[in-house]
Amino acid sequence: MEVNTGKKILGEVPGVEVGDEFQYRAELAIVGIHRPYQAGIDSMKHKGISVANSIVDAGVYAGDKHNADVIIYSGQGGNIVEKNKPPEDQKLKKGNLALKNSISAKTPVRVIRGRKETKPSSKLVTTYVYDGLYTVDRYWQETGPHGKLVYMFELRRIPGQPKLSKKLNI
Amino acid sequence: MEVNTGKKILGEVPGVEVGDEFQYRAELAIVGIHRPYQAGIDSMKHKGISVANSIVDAGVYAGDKHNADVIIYSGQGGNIVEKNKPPEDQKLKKGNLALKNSISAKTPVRVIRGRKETKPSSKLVTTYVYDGLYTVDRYWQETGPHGKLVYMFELRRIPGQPKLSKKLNI
DNA sequence: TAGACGTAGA
DNA sequence: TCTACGTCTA
Repeated sequence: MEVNTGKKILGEVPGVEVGDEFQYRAELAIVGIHRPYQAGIDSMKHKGISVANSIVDAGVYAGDKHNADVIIYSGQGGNIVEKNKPPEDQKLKKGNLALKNSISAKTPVRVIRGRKETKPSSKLVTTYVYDGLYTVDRYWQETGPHGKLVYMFELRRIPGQPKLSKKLNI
Repeated sequence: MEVNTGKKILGEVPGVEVGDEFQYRAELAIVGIHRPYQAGIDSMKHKGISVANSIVDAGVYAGDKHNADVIIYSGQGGNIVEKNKPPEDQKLKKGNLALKNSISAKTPVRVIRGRKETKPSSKLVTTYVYDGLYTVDRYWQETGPHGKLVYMFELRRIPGQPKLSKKLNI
């Protein structure tokens, strides 16, 4: 068990196919399809600008939508998850900036879907499934439930990839 | 990569020998020598009472001491690590209670030592080394740097086990 | 140094 | 629900 410490990759990762399943975020990091241990958005430099190379869509934020081919994904920041700090407007930096830059750069983004399952032991676990490459089509801001601004990104699955709908039952 | 979900074990774990090294807390959980992902003390029921079966001594708390055969180990709780909440007196529950109970039960406690190393990449990582079985000899309370009560436990290495001093350079 | 769609167990 | 000697990147 050794974390992949090599170069980040844009697009397909050798050895990983659509539909491959993983049990832990750490595995995504080891295989190299999504490096951050907790953050939902990974980014890298491409031709001098920061673009997103992968996201994890665990479906935990209100406002997110997931069809077969289109994903509406919330940006990061604003301490939506944090308990102690008051919520803030999200800023166009880090992962959010990278996703925005991916629109004009037209670079592909790997999407990993989190699927919540209840084990026989009645414990709730999340399984991660590689869903293939998407482009980021547009973004906008919304006011979240807490009254603060949230970035929203619309991603569309690049045609011609193997279907995943059977496995995800969406 | 699958987390060990079987019965917790008191004493030696089959297949794990003194001096075995691990890179992540998750590995300790998989192998089964220390199940909690973050907590330093693991406990289990033994003859009706809760005793400690393993601790991780990463040497992060003030007041901890580590000789070749004796370890002074701080209890858990009181939000010593937590940033936002004010510190509190530690309570004799969970891991602290289990370590206390281990004294009269005379049950062995697996000790895993954390060793901080600086990688070639100049990153600081912690490696975990299995140090063998200890007994808990006594415990007391101290006033910590923050003015709150902290439980302290004295553990002593059970004689007759392979030496580890060369590997740990202590 | 702090943030991040983490994990398991009590 | 919350705690816990986590682990990585920026």
